[in-house]
Amino acid sequence: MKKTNILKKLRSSGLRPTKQRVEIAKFLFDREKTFHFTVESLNKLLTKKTTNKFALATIYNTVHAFKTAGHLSEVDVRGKKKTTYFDTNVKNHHHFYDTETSELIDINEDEVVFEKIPKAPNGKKIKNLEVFINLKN
Amino acid sequence: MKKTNILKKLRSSGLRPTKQRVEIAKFLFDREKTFHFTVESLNKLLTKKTTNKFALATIYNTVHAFKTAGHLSEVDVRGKKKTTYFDTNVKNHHHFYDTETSELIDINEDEVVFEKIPKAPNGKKIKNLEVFINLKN
DNA sequence: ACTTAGTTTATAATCATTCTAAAACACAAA
DNA sequence: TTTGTGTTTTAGAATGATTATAAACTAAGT
Repeated sequence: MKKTNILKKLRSSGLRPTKQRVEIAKFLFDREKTFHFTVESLNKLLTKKTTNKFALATIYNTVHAFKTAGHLSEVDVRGKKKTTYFDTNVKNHHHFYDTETSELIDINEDEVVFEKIPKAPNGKKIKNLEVFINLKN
Repeated sequence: MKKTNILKKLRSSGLRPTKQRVEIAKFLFDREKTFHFTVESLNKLLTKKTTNKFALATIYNTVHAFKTAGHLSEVDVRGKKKTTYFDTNVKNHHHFYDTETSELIDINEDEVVFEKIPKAPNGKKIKNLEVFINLKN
């Protein structure tokens, strides 16, 4: 993803393209494959790969801003690490969760087909459906 | 569940039936339906319903002891409340998660049938599979 | 350049959870 | 039934993840 597209992406979602946001966005979105991370892991990776330094609060702020803008999704899994995972894949999809390595792997929506699912309880609607396939060695 | 059965349940899993454990076990397991809770909610409910007081650490200790003994399962969902849910249903099963109320509802395993699921990545095995159906109003 | 509102930053505060060490207890042996 | 020993409970401290705060900084329009 080119820099102009990064800027467009930020601006179009009402986010000022600050140095930090651009740097983080490049790191997150300039990829072929989808990317899973925690704030902690992102912080470490950014410290390694870039010359700038980022306050931890900025990583939190930015990740939340990107999530609110729809550029990131939060993965509702609670593994060993008691921390929140984020995903650059914002389409509906599912996950393998490797219980040994705490790693997430995407599963495309069409890889899972249901023959039967229950109806939502009275008064409620199904918002979305997530499948977690936990892996072991 | 009668008191003698509670005692049996505790002893058979190597847990001394202390006053606290018996009280908590009665509260958790003497039910028709399965019960979902967080340590915080359990603590509140116990404070209301019983005359004894329990240290918060005791609730944590006891819940973990029960989980290790296989009497409780941890629900791997991360909802609004950034806290761990536990479930008195220790069978394989799935959940509705009400995003408005942060409430969990059990789905029996046979309510969900797959027509297609992906294979585990190379070298890995499927440990188990959990479906979360998120609900809205 | 100047202004203003939005951002970043370091730090403090908060929340959930685990750790610690001392007091209390369960249980079995005498 | 007392005593000894290993368990358990407890209050509080410690930790880890995240959010709040308030001052310094910066983007973008005038």
